[in-house]
Amino acid sequence: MTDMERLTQPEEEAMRAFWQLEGGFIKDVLELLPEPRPPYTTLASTVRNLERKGYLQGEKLGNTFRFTPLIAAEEYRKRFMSTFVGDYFRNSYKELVSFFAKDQKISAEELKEIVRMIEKGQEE
Amino acid sequence: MTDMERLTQPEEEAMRAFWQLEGGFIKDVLELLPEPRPPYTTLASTVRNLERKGYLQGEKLGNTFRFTPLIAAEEYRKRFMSTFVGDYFRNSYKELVSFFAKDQKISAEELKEIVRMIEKGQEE
DNA sequence: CGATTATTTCGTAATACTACGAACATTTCG
DNA sequence: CGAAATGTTCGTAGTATTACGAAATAATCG
Repeated sequence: MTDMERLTQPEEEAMRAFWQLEGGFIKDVLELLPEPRPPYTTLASTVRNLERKGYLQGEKLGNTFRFTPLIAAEEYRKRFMSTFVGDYFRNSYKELVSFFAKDQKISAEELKEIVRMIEKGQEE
Repeated sequence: MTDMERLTQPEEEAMRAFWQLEGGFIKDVLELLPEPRPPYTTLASTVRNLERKGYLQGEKLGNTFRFTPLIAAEEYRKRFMSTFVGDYFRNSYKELVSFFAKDQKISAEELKEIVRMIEKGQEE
């Protein structure tokens, strides 16, 4: 659990579907994936790799397997961001936010709202 | 240039070194990489792939090749973030910032500083 | 100039990932 | 039941990546 292997593109896409569904059968995930969908068997291979990497766990339910994420989406996002901020913003989240504030991806008004949210939260 | 191929872990690490050096020889990059360093020839293979993917361009200088990034670090960061925010925060940078504000990765005070910076910039 | 040393390139194993067909299993329904 | 339809698994071909040695190339120096 300390460090998980990196995911490839199709693996990550599959995981996002499993997270959205909170676990499920391959068939369900396949339906959720955007066109062009991979063949069922290709997705099955990806799932096989995700099991090996410790991201999914299969469990026999009736006559088929249901897969559950072993790592929460939130946890994954945190790790991902943490690595990225470490590698590209000298570990400073402030630098990261400044970076896309300058790029106008977020406005002063939106930041103020977040500040208000934080300060309200602290009173509790 | 519209969409570049994804980088693998060793490829990305090599690119970071090239960006830091603003281009250079394989030897230079090798020195910059943290232990445990890959063998020279392994790094050379990675560079070969980076050329193929359009991230680096080699140029014969004297008797050896010097490699230059074809995409700026800044551009790479922007794209990377943009994809990530799209996939995990419904395209909302505000949601992203809220997310790690809640995780205490950034403080209200730091956000206020950024707001001040934005507002000062707008006066010009 | 050679001989020695350092550096780079080329080809290719070893491994991992993507993709898929064929075989297998399960359910449905006449 | 048995035929047809549906869904799953297993093995493996094709491709990409990682890793590296051997050969080639270039630099140093007696």
